[in-house]
Amino acid sequence: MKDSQKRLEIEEDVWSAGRKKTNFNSHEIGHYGDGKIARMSRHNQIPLLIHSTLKWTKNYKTQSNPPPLQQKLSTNLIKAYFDNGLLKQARQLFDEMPNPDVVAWTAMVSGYTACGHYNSAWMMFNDMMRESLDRPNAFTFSSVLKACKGMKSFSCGAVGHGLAFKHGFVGGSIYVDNALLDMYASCCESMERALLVFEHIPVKNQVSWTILITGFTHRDDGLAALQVFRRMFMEESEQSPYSFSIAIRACAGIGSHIYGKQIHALVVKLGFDLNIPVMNSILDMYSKCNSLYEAQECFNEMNEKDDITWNTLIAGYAKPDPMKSLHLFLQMELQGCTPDCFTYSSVITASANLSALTCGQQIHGRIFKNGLEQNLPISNSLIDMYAKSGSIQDSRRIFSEMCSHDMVSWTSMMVAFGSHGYGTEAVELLNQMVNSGIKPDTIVFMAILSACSHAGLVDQGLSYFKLMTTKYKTSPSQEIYACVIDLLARGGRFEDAYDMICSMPFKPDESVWAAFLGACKAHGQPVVTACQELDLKPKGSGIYVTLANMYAAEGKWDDRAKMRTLVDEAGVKKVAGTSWLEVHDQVYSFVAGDGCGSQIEPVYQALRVLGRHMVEQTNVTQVGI
DNA sequence: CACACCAGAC
Repeated sequence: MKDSQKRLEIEEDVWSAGRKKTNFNSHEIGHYGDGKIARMSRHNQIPLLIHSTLKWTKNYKTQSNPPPLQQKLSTNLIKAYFDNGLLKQARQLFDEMPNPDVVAWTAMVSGYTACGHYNSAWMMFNDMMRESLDRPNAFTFSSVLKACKGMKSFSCGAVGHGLAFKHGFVGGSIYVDNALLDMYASCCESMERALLVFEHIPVKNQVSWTILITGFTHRDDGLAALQVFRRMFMEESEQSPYSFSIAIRACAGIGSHIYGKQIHALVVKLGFDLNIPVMNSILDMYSKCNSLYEAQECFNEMNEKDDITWNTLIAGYAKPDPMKSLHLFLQMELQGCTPDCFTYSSVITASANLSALTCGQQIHGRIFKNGLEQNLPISNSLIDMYAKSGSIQDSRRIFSEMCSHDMVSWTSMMVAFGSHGYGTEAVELLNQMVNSGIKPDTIVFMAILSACSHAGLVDQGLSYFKLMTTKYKTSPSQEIYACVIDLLARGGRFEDAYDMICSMPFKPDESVWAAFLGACKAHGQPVVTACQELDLKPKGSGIYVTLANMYAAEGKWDDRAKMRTLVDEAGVKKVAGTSWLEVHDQVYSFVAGDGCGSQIEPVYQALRVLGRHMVEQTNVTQVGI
């Protein structure tokens, strides 16, 4: 009990210093001549003792050239302080050093960088260039370039590049070259400069390759990343699990199950299948490529799993099979793994997709118990979950109690309002967001257009569509056009909607026709003749079915038959729309006309109660929202 | 054996 409390305390401290929770219990801080190793823990007094001993050492502060042992010991201590997130103590010790050498300066730069205090690292480097008598070495430049990467500052990085070149380390140290490569890959819009650096590295190592592949993958250019990965093989560079992990992520990014499987085979061949991070990427890749079966197989075959393994699979199942996701969550705990913010965020999503309010509330309770209620992604998922489970008030409460909002929070709340028919509230929210200085992106516009569409605020929606191109200078995507067409058609403005379909810069795809036809159907509008000339691709079965139903409604049985034939030829099946009802602790899903099975009885019971309530309400007053 | 570069999840 006491131990776990202690652990928690350290974790918090380490967390606040922005570090991962490794190496915090004790750390090797140095070796003495006799081979003894000093170990440090923040709960014993050894470091302070050594620190004070240093201070007491004769002439420590006045000597211009302190003995090497003292220099080494101080530097070791500085590193140990940083490793434990004790920035102030590290700084204090450094300031006490009479004549810090290049190694001590570098330890400060890299220490600050490792703790995420990039600005301090950069300042330290500047102080060093001004004050230190030593010349910076390769260690210094690789550290400071990493700090530039952390600051996302191209200009600082360029200064670092110039100085590193001046001191002869560009092309002279693989560490400096790699840090430089990484800095350009992280700070620039394009990979141009990074590629330039890469081609000039005399002997590339696996780190160089990994950085390049990472650069392309993070720019969502999975194909370029895989090309580099391939080239790495052709040039017979040494292999590392890092490059595999990221190349697999690239496959996930482009949704290529085929490439993913090939790399998976390579992983097995080279024996990287014992590497947990690599296997976790493979799991993620399969689930992102809709190959949950393969993902599950990999999961079953893994001898060793970590928390991320569980999180990856739970996240993978959250949408396609939320029930399975929740089961895995329970299993995870039984296996002794601790759920974290990623786990909770996924299971909340799973619960949202089941529209299972009670289940969502229970998980929310657990989140509170674990003190994670202010976690941003979790709060965002909660907004979505409560909205999808029918409790918009709770979504609203979560949103207002959050201490900060990101783009996802605003969008989720807008979607929540929109799906409940609160168009005005969604518009108000968008104004608030813009006033707080956030520039709306495509997703936000889609959310607001949809909200306006569902609330019948046609002109309001159109004004936002206009604003997109005039004020925010974004060219509307295919999806945006689909939203606007939906807005117009639902609002009964079929002519305008049809004109827009004809004049938009895209060839109308299924989503556009689905929006248009759906609205026509809802308004009992006859099928527009032009629809017969549709160039429909045979995958959107919904459109054929919609069309067939519309022809049927008009009594055009020949046309209906044509459509049904198209459906059959394409071999597509319309997925039945299901509804859910939560009765006691059970969620029942059913389709229209679903009458068989004993398990449907509670649903009918609940429906009868609901029906009675509605009748009573209507007798008293008109039903509101 | 004082200081350095790269990977995975919502």
